[in-house]
Amino acid sequence: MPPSTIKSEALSLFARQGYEGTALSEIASAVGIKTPSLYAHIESKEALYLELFEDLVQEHVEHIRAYMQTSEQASVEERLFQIIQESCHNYTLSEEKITFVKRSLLFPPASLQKQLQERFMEAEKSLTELLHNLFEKGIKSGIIKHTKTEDLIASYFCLMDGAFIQMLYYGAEVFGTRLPAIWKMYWSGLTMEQN
Amino acid sequence: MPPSTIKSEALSLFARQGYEGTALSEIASAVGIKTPSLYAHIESKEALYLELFEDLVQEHVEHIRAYMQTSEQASVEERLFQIIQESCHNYTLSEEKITFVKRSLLFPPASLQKQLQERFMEAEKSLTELLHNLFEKGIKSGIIKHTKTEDLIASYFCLMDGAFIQMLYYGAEVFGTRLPAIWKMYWSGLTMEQN
Amino acid sequence: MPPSTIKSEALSLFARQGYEGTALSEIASAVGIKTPSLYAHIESKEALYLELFEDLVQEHVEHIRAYMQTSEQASVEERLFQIIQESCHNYTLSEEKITFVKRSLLFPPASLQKQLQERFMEAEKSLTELLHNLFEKGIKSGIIKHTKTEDLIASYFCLMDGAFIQMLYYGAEVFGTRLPAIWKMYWSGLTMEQN
Amino acid sequence: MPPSTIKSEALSLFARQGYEGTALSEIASAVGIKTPSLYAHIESKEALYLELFEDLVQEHVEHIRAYMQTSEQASVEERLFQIIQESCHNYTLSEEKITFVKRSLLFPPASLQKQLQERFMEAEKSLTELLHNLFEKGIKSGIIKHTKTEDLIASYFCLMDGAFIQMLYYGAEVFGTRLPAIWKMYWSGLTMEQN
DNA sequence: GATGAATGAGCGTTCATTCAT
DNA sequence: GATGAATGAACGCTCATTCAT
Repeated sequence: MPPSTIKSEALSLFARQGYEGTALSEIASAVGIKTPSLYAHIESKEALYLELFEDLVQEHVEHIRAYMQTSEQASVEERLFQIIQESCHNYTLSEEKITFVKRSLLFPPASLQKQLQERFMEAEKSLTELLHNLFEKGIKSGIIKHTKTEDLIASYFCLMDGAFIQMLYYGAEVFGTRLPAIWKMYWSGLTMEQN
Repeated sequence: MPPSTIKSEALSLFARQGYEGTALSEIASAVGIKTPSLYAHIESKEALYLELFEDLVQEHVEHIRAYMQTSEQASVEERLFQIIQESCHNYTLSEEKITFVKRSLLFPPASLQKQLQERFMEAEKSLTELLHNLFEKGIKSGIIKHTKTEDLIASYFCLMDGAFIQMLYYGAEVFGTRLPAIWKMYWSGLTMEQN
Repeated sequence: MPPSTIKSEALSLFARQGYEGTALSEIASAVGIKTPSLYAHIESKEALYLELFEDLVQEHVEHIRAYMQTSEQASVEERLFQIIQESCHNYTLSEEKITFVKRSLLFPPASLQKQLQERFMEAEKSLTELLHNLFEKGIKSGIIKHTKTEDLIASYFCLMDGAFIQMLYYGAEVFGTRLPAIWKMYWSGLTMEQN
Repeated sequence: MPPSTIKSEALSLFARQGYEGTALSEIASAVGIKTPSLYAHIESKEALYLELFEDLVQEHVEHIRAYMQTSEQASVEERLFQIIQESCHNYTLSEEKITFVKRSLLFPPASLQKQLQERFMEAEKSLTELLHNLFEKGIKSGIIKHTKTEDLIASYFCLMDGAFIQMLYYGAEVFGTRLPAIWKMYWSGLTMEQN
């Protein structure tokens, strides 16, 4: 009955089945009400989806930002690694959440494409900025090879997205054991020879 | 009228809009016939989708296999790089094709999930084998650091999937300029210090 | 909050949009309350509509009757003309009111047709009686040609309804200038040659 | 099964119950098919309604125009009287048809108001022109009192609309006997004293 | 091989109404 | 007196599919 229940069930279904693949009737029955009753809590299917998306993007950004603050004395490597791990799967930002967001960006329902992209833009900007600073710090401290930060960020996003797909495809468990190995290789490509 | 037209239009629409997001009527009108006429050429929407998927997977595997044969005197790096590039976007295996396949694997329509995964398994096996040999060759020849091939392959797939997403998200053009930079970093993480 | 507000807003909406074209939610939001709150004041949508109809019919009859009493020394022509003008549009019986009533009679919602007609019958009887007397007076005083009062009344109603439609269609303003001209012709058809 | 059946049933239902008061399911069941089957023949409910409206307006205008041509040697009075009779109720232009049109103009569904009015405009122009000529002819031949044709037309439309309402309200039968009496009075108001 | 007509299933949504609070 | 939550009924409409032609 609380509207958060609707959102939570909708999140779960949208993440697994996508926008078009999920009927409001499924969400309603997951919540335990009849379909028209949903409309006491949501404005429309589209609005529900967009609201969820916004919530999750905001939550994600805030989560990363919070991590950045509490991890100021951690090493650059540690922080970069953690951000990927947190982004793909962690306690507060469940697998479903990140799946919902990524799905929305990669294969958005035609009718929502523009709005989804718009709403994601500033989040992406924030994250890019954060990473930019981190990489610059790594370079200045001599840990990371002198490289265009633009390329560093591109490769980092590439790793991050690849990692997400691995998780999606092989499951969170396999992923948990593989990510560190993958990261080691990636990181060793960025750093100076002594690594 | 040729059934290949149907497949080609269906591929394009499915890739962009997904299974649930694409109506048979859209495919029909793209082909220039009425919806029921489709059934003279296809068995059902599901069958069309599965057939397309199988075609593409097979085509992909054969394409990679063919490349492996024609590139036997190229370097390991060159070959590994080319495989990613070919996988994400190239002449014969168009962007749409790879998008269709990836989408089918990452976010399959619920009713087809099992069949799609099954049909992909052997293709994955083939590719993994190919890569396994390549990496072993790289290790034996002293170019690639001594590492568990399992991890190498995992990281390679990770890069490949990440690269695909980058292409999907930023477009083939941006991707074309970024991939080399990303690859350089990745490869430098796998190889010995002198690189 | 006063029930009269509900009635007044409902009148306005019903007149413009009809019974089926007006949702209770529209009425509620016009009043400034939520839809279920309406049920503290009305029994049902049907009841509200019927009540409104009854009110308006009664008001109309009383209005005409009152005019008849205050206009006893006016000429027959003056009185017949005024009745039409008052019926179509005037201060107390606004345009919306007459529109609501006419609409209800001409194109009643199927479920209310019988009740609406029933409730209008006695009003019609009253008016017919009034007119009957007026016309007889006109005939007896030698102003109106000797004619079957039945036909006189029929033609008068015809003019009245036609006038209403003109007002509805061309607006009250145009109507105000046209009615006198129309009346002059009509009246000249009823009266003796010297007019 | 012929699409004309759909239009004919729809006309009948729309005329009696209005746009909002008529469900597509009613039309379908009147035709003898299931609701979705309608969409093999119509584009939407709105489109069906508009098409009907256009058909009827055009038919009406053509009907009147045809009458004008075949009645050139009839008297002005005869012709003006016939036009009203034909407009309200006759063989080819059934009661339902005129009811549909009038209803559409007097109490249009909010969503179609503009389009209906637009599409009616030229028809109105045509008719006005026709009447204009007729009245001028009547005046020139000395039958009709010298009056502004504008006012004549206004009064004529008023009579016509009033007549229509009488027919709607009291039924075609009663109407048939009353119209001549009404007409006589109206006409006598327009003409010279010897009438 | 193509189509018009039809259909069962289902979808997102609105509406009048009820009821506990 | 007002409301949030819920609901059955219905609505306009889409879709994959069938079938006679």
